[in-house]
Amino acid sequence: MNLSDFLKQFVSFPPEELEDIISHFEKEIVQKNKTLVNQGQVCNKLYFIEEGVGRSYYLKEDGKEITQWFFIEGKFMSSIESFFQQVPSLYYLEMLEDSTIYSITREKLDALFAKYHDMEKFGRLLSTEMLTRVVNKLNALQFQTAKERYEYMLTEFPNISNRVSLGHIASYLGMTQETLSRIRRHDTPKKS
Amino acid sequence: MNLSDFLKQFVSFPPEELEDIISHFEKEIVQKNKTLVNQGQVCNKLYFIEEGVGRSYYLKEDGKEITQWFFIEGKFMSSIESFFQQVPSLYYLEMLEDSTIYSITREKLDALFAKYHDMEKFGRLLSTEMLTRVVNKLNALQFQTAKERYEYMLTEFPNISNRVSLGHIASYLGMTQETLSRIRRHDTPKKS
DNA sequence: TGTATCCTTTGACTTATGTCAAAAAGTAAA
DNA sequence: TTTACTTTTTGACATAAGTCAAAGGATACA
Repeated sequence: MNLSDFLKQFVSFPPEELEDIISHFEKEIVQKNKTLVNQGQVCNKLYFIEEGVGRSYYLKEDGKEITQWFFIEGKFMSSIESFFQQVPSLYYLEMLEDSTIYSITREKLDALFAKYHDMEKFGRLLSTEMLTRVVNKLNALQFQTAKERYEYMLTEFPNISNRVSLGHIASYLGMTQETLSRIRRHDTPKKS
Repeated sequence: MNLSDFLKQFVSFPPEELEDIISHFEKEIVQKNKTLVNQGQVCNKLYFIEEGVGRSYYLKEDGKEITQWFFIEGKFMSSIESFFQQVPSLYYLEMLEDSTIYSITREKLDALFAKYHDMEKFGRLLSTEMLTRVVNKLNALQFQTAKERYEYMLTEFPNISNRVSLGHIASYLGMTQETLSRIRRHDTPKKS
């Protein structure tokens, strides 16, 4: 999915607005393993992924990485609180495949929000959609068993398991990779 | 904090817009233990709490309640995904104290978003603020020890522990009330 | 096509947290 | 106050999941 189609999913922009909006994004081709943002750095860009996969991850004191979110093609990617609140990012953002992305700075985005009521609406709808997705993960972590969490993840990120490593997925789900490996093998590690 | 001050925190509305917006809210005085929304029901209202505390909670098959969020005075309360996506709510919404709240329906809110660019901006900023708060909880649940999660909660909901029961807090933090009780007593139940 | 590296699985053991049950403390009602 | 009810704490025990370590597999590179 390209950026224009993505924008139109949320709001039916007049063609000239759409063109103006898109002209403020920059296309970038990035390689696998490229880090877009470092922990501690303010994330000043919002990225749209046309093709590829990325993730945000947190680095613990003991050196372990914990995946916070996956970002796939047709979605926006950013260190959410850092970008919106302009505070240092708790996460790294990195691409996990060679990818085609479009980026826009906070300043340009704010200018577009101020310029077009439609764009402001898009921003609102995008935020509420992200909010819904984050709440779904929260629910999975808080109410569900390890097995159910794994299934939730497959609906949120279809066939992600063929694209990223087991360890990345396990930490996203709040478990070790050994536990996830055991869950996958014999469907369930517990009684049920 | 009243509704007018809350709105002004985010956007500096012209006085007549502010007045129009506020006129679409309805004031309600509700008693402790009042349920605003049932699980399975579409939540059609957004509530602003002028005074009081509420929570959203999920009811498991085994009859246990799990608190998903607390809502205190000066904040909006709703079953977020249900309200924004108009799907059945996974949660109950209930007040935990006698409270003064203001409500607005989805229809009226949408009309205000369409009418005023400022209101649309408010909606966007409110969503991103909620998003940030939900992400903070997600981080707490995913990266932090039981003790750290308890401390995170105290910063998110100052002195909530004097207002709601231990059991509600424990389930919010994804632990049993016995565990929380032990954490509180001897600062930490683990090595550190 | 072999060598190095990375990723996944498996096993043995440890530990944090849950479960169940009962006692203690706190609060409200008569 | 006494009684009843709710909430919190404590104890003994069970268990899901983590840790550490090593063996297999897979993949990339040279």
